[in-house]
Amino acid sequence: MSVSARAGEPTENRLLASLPGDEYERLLPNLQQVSFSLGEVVYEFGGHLDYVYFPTTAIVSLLYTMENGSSAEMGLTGNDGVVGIALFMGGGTMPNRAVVQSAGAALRMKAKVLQDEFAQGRKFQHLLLRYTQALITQISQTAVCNRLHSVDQQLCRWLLLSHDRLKTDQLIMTQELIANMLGVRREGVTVAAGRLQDAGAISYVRGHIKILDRQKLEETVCECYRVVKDEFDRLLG
Amino acid sequence: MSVSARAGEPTENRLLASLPGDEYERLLPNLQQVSFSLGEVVYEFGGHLDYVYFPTTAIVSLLYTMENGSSAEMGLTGNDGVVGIALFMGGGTMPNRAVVQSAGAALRMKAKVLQDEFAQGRKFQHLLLRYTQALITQISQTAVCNRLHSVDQQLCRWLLLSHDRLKTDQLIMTQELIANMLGVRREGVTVAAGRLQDAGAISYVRGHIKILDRQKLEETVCECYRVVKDEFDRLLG
DNA sequence: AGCCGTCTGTGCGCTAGGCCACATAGGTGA
DNA sequence: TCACCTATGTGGCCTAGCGCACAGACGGCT
Repeated sequence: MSVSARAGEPTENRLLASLPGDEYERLLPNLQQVSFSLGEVVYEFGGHLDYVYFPTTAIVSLLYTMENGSSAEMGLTGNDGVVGIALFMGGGTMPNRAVVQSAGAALRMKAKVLQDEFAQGRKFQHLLLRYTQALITQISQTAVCNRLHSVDQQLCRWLLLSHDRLKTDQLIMTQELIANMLGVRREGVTVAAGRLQDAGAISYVRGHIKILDRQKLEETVCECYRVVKDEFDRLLG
Repeated sequence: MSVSARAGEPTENRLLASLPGDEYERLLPNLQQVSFSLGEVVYEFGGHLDYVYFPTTAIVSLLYTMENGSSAEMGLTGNDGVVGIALFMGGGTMPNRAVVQSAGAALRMKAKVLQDEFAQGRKFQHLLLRYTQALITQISQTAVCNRLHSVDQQLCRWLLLSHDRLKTDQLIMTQELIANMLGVRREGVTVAAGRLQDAGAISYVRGHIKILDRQKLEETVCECYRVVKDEFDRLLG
């Protein structure tokens, strides 16, 4: 993680962009731009956080790793949210891992500043809580989807959720990493991605996925994607 | 749902029991005892709630039902929590269904009262947020467990989570209903429960499950159970 | 060009768990 | 007591997805 002198454009994060003028002004001096590289660990299970992060171009996956090393994603956060909710929910330590899934920038804020502002009980608090509720919906839907839907559908869901949080049609991500996110085998991703390629929805070359036909993805995906998207739009739109 | 004149003993709910004296006193007149019967729907997906519920002896499952009718549980709440978190998280409508999984009593509080008290930003708010974080851990772990673990292990997890929230060793619950909760087939529950019976861990007769040997269940269950339990104890203990 | 490490494709055998079809066994009420 | 309903047990067949093994295939480096 590297730190820049000052924030580029905080309004690139939807949460920050929703703040009313005075709160925004008050928080602005406390934001610092950082950039994350692919695969970087934002925090570990049980870890302590000194900052919360408001991604602008980065995407961060929340996942849980089992004792035997297998892992699965529970949710992901991009420029629509914040990483480190335990800091204002009162938990202190984090109940999961957070890994950078797409390299990019984020704005960080000292835990203390966040907590003080949260305690004011104004718009900022409400935004953070609404985001948390949206995240709960995302995690819930992941649970349901894991139980009931095929790897093909889940890959679509994952691609669409990621695509929504990116400015480009290009994802940098090996099948191995996707497999870890989805909690399936690498080969399982290969065949699912192969089917999507045959359908002309994506192209996949050595860690570079290109979304060719978003429409096709939306036709293949299960209802879980829409439930999550609608809830995010409703709560934060 | 039937309503009684006044609350029996609010401290039967761990959240309420953790309140400091003055806040407890202030809330007490606003609590009303209700009793739920098995299978009753507390709220529907997208529904609106006039009350939040603090279960004392009831257990409520949060689940999501797909368009095709299949369903899966994302978490469950007993006397350690509260049903209706969207009311203080700011969502308004509920992103899931809540169904009574074990008949019993709860204390209800008017949404307005809850929200006003929450806005005070005192201990009550902190408790509710910490509970919400614990719930997030539970839902996350359900997601991971759904992906990575066997029906046997999940049945154990479910039995232990339920048992923790009951005063007796007796659960009233058909295999059909458990299957809906776990998002698996009824026959899958039959064979898993059969194995647990053979091992002497439970007995199962027409909707009456008896926990005979909790130790055995804990040996069979996956690590997910302990992760969730530890987090609840840490945050609310 | 040639080497090598990483990423992707593919095939094969195996198992868990899905769907379907019954068989049986406690209850419950006439 | 018998009819009937609901809950549970069981078996057969099928598919998705796992584990494993290995074969390309691309790209960077010398």
